[in-house]
Amino acid sequence: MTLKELFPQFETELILAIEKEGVTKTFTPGEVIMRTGQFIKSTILVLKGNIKVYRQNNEGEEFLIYYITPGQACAVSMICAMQAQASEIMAIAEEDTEVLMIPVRLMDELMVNYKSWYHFVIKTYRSRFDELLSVVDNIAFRNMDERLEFYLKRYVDKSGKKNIELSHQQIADDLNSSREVISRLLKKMEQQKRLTLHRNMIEWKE
Amino acid sequence: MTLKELFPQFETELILAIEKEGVTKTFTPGEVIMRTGQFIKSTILVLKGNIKVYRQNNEGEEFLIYYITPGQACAVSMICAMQAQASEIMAIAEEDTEVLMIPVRLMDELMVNYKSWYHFVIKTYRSRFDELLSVVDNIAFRNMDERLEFYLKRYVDKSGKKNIELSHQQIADDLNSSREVISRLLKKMEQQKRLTLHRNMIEWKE
DNA sequence: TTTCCAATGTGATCATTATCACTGACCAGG
DNA sequence: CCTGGTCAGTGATAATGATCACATTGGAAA
Repeated sequence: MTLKELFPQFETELILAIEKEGVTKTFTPGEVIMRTGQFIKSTILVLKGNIKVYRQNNEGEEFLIYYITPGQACAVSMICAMQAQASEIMAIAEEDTEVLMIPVRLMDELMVNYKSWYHFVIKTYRSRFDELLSVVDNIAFRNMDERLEFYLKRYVDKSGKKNIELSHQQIADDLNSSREVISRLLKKMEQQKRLTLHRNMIEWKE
Repeated sequence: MTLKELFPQFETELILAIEKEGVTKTFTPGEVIMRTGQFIKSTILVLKGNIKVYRQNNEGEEFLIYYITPGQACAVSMICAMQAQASEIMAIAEEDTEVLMIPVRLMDELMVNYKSWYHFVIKTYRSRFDELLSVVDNIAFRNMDERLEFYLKRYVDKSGKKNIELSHQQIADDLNSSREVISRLLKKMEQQKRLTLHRNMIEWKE
């Protein structure tokens, strides 16, 4: 997909500007794109693949916050880059992923010169903030069964595939739970005919 | 406190601009400043008092996200105002509170004309995003005892008073827990000489 | 085919927190 | 100085999820 197709709201001039100064970078599945505590000097626009964004505690436990998909930007990288601050999160490529890195120097310039960039930045903040709020909702108000359902639905939604290719352990890690709990809940959902369990794959039926 | 004292980073011209066009509004303790689902047409700068920001689920349960104190702005109001969208949170005055409402029309203008406003907005996003992340940390990784400790420390920190004038029920509501659990945990902390319990008041010793 | 390992299934038990039921303590207004 | 109502203390029990221990299964590599 071209930049123009991924970011149709951008003016042609803006596309040219970021094409000229942005640096394309690719990541393989599992590769770390941003590490907790790392200093950020560029904003990241996702072109291909997808990125999982995690919060990590000091014992190394992880907790999935959200995904970033093509046509989206990483709000954390924007904020950190603009303030030359360390990131508080970890970002990992889930698939083969291609991103465009926009140096912070260019950011200020784009903000001033391109209304569509400015609106894009605002919209990115807004949607990430909302997603973060819904994460809080989930862990504050919901039990694991509902959180698991939310997780699976989001996966299907994001990937467009009904086959969820994850082990129970991976799901448990993302939800900061344990494999046994996830296995049992999945089994219950299978009995309710909402999905079918396979090895390393869950078939979502809805 | 004057605007100049509360927002020392603002240029004099900027101060004049927001003084001229901003509308001051006062709220009494417990008064709702922003309701879930409400449309936002202004950004809010806090001048006096303090605001509690909650997330609410559809059963009416509440969960305290953070406080906004004098010299700070409400990031949600910024984002919502700029996008003419409904808010996803609830804001309540805790004390007698005075705020300055900046109409959204002025926002764009200030962004373009005043570098210090632009930086202030970015900084507001960043700090709220970080606070939201630390909320996620707390509920994802910590038990109630640690969350209670964090809550009490933040209260002491923010208010500058060692006497926490809250009932156990209020604390339980903010943490989406139950009174009995909070009472028992507080009792335990009292036995550890970290605080003293009184009626409607907790004396913090540290 | 056999073997081995990761993925999954399952019962038992523990830890944390929620909920229920009730008691006592404090305090403001009559 | 009563007294009703809010606030706090406490035991019992339930619900949820974490953890442990071990069995089973499926598929890839030897």
